[in-house]
Amino acid sequence: MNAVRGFKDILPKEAKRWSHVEARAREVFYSFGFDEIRTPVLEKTGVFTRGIGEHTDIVEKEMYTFPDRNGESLSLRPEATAGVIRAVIENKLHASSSLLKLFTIGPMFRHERPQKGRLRQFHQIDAEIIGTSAPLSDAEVILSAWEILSGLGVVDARLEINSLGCPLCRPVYREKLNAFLHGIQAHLCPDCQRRSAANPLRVFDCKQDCCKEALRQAPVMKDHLCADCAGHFERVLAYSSAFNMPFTINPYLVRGLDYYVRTTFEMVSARLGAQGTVAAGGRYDGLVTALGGPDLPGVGMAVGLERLMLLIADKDGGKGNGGLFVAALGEEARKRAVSLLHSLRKTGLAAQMPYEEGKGLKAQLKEADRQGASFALIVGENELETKKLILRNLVSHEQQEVALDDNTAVTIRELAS
RNA sequence: GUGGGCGUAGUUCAACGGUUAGAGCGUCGGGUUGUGGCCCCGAAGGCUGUGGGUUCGAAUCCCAUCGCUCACCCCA
Repeated sequence: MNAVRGFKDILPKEAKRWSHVEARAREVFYSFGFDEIRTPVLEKTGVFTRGIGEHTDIVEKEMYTFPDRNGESLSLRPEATAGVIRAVIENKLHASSSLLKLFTIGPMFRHERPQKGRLRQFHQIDAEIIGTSAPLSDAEVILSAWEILSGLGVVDARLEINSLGCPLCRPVYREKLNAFLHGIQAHLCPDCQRRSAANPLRVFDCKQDCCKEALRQAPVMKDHLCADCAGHFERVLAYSSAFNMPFTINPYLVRGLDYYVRTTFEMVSARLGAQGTVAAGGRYDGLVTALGGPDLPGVGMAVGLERLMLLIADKDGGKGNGGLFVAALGEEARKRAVSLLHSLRKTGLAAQMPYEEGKGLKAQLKEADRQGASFALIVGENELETKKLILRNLVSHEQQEVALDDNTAVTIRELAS
């Protein structure tokens, strides 16, 4: 038996780092005033088809979709936003507060061929601000991702921002782009010829040199924004600068999900291979209504946890758990040691002792070392007699005596932390 | 869904078509009494991914299959 393709075990050493990263993200979110929300990984398929868009690749060929026993179509979530919005609408969260700042952390599922930085079950740190279209909210969402990355020592990710316009100005621009693409069809790769018909904006994603060259003179959305969108974009950039986030405007930055309008952004690292995007997001003012809710604007972002882990993989990695290892010698001492072990843990100290009876001191210290303990407490017949235990620092090799009385656990807690 | 690369011990890797498939690291044991790491000695651990084929003989060559991996598409 082995795990399903594209599904990975997160082993203890790795899981420790994950907890650390998640804790860092929570810190950032709470400092921004976000509240956590946890939604199911499984939703009715319609949540995603209506939210993300029927004709996106995610919905058309990447979702884990299957009929429930009653025949209803269900899907594992391929991204977080649609489910969060569904939860907001269903629970009428917008009714008790006109502004919602929510974050969630958890697994997402897409049926793609796995490669570096891409799995079928992957994890995202996700944030949404719902109820305002003010430019500062865009900048804050971006900043939250920025703070999570920089707080973890990721310094080589660059921030790229663009505006995709709105339902007023994008169609006008799209016509212009179509006209341009029509003129250069012959210079485009086969993929882009297909794209230019289906979703013209996506030709800007193409990595082929011939297309990049051909598109050099193409009109870009940024230059064709309506007055409202242009003003919004300008303010987002101004706030981003005020937050001290160095960014570059990438007029070719487009996103794959239908719901994005206006602000869109990515944080990209060169160290991730073909999947360089470690965080991304944007504004989705029409999404709430598309899912049957009131007309609420929103902006959100997602950080790819696996990709983030790849960027910080070489950090820390200190083995062991620190903590204290209790070594007992003799049956009487072992009884005493067990109850002391219990008291030590109640003081908040991480403490363990060998399960097997009758081990020699040497063997017990060896085990302590292998467990990565920082301290060893020696409880032997001699120590019981003199009522003085030996506390050994396994790192510095220093030993000291600790009186065996009612206060022993607390004393050790002081000395061994 | 489409391509390329790779499958040998727990792990990282060796082994010209030719005896019993090896090494480092890790694991376990030992180096005598109550002091770990370092060092020394020893042990366990393999259907060479799987199934066919070529050959006197296959880890090695060929085919298929499965798996991993990287890339395309697309995306976090």
